[in-house]
Amino acid sequence: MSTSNRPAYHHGALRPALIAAARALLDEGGPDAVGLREAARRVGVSPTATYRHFEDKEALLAALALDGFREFGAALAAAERAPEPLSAMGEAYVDFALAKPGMFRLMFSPLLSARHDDEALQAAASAAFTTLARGVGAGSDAPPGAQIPAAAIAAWSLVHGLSHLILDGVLPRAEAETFKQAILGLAPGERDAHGQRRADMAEEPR
Amino acid sequence: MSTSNRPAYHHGALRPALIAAARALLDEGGPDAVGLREAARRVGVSPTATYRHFEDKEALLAALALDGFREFGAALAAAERAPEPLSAMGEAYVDFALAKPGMFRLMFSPLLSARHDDEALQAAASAAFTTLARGVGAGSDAPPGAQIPAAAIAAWSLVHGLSHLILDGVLPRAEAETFKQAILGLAPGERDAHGQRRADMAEEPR
DNA sequence: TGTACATCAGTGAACGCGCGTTCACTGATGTAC
DNA sequence: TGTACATCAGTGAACGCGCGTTCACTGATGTAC
Repeated sequence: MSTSNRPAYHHGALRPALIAAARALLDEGGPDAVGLREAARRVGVSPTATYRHFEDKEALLAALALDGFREFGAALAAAERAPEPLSAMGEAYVDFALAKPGMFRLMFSPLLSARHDDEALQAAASAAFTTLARGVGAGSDAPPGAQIPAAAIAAWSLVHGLSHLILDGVLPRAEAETFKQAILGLAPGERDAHGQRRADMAEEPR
Repeated sequence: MSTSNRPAYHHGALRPALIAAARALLDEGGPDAVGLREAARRVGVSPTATYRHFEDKEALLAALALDGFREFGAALAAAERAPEPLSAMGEAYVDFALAKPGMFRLMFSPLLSARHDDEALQAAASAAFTTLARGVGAGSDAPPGAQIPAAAIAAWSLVHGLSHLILDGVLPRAEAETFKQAILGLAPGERDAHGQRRADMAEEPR
């Protein structure tokens, strides 16, 4: 309650503040740029204080990835409700990767498999992937008994690959929209169901 | 010419030896695991000696990537000569990624764009990518004037995405062969030209 | 054939860096009586 | 309403690590005369 302007000894909400700082580091320089010390420094707290809220550095990264999977899952779920779920989800996938490259990389880093005991993280990840699989498998012509339909694997690979190629600077970022439309127009299933879609896309590249 | 068994003061072939050691590090732990000091340690030479052969750490990584692009390009060129170039190249692409994950990651790291003045590196990279584009654009139905045909982008994204999904442990490595056949059977162009191919693959998943 | 000397390819010690993590601690908060 | 005290959330100094890189140097090699 004091109106003193020097920083309070007790921060009050250090955990979320550290996550926010770490998130900024992630956005700026990718997973490797996230550090306990640097996050603490940005929040204005001693490095040691972080251990009050995170067991170790990996736990901080996991907290970040948890948020990421939730956001990713929500974006995919929203796309699933669109008129054309398959291409909407594909677009959402690539958009997420391009908008949050650091997070995208973190989510597909070895972290996830390293922390199989982290129930919240695993749940958020599998929720997102389940939504994706559902949307992507729907248009498939694979037999119902198959493990993962070939078309689903293909659709996933397609958007994942394009995301990486653009993110890694192999395909020029400036043409990202064009590439996106190109592969979404070609997406398996979509093409079978709506043969004219591709031409539409070509004429309206925006 | 001395038969003394203590190490010679002059190594004789330090540069290739350092590259080989660095390559081993790359295979073991990916690009981040490659270090000047550790490479020197493995060769049995002082850290400083490396500077006689590489300007800095980045130059060592670039030498590694140069080899990588040459191997990659050679594998793609060999596949191009196969009876069914498109699927053979797709297979070669994924196989390369799975066999040499560290190298694959290095080749798509920011290194390449960071070193646009490295002519040998750029030449090797663009040679590989040109071969890829040629093979992948061949079966395309895109208009001749187009920048990069949509089908080529799609085919590239497809194999690149599958490679990453398996490499990152999202799709199980054990089923890599199955996934590979699934997406190669679905590859655009291939499908148009050989409608029966997909069924063949499904029956002979090996 | 031998010697002088320039050049080349190494050595070894040191620098500064940022990191994750541990330790013993202290200031602030909240609860029981 | 006030006080004692447990608990909680921070501090600050230090550790050890491995790294990339620089410095002044020395041992080995090869070439000219």
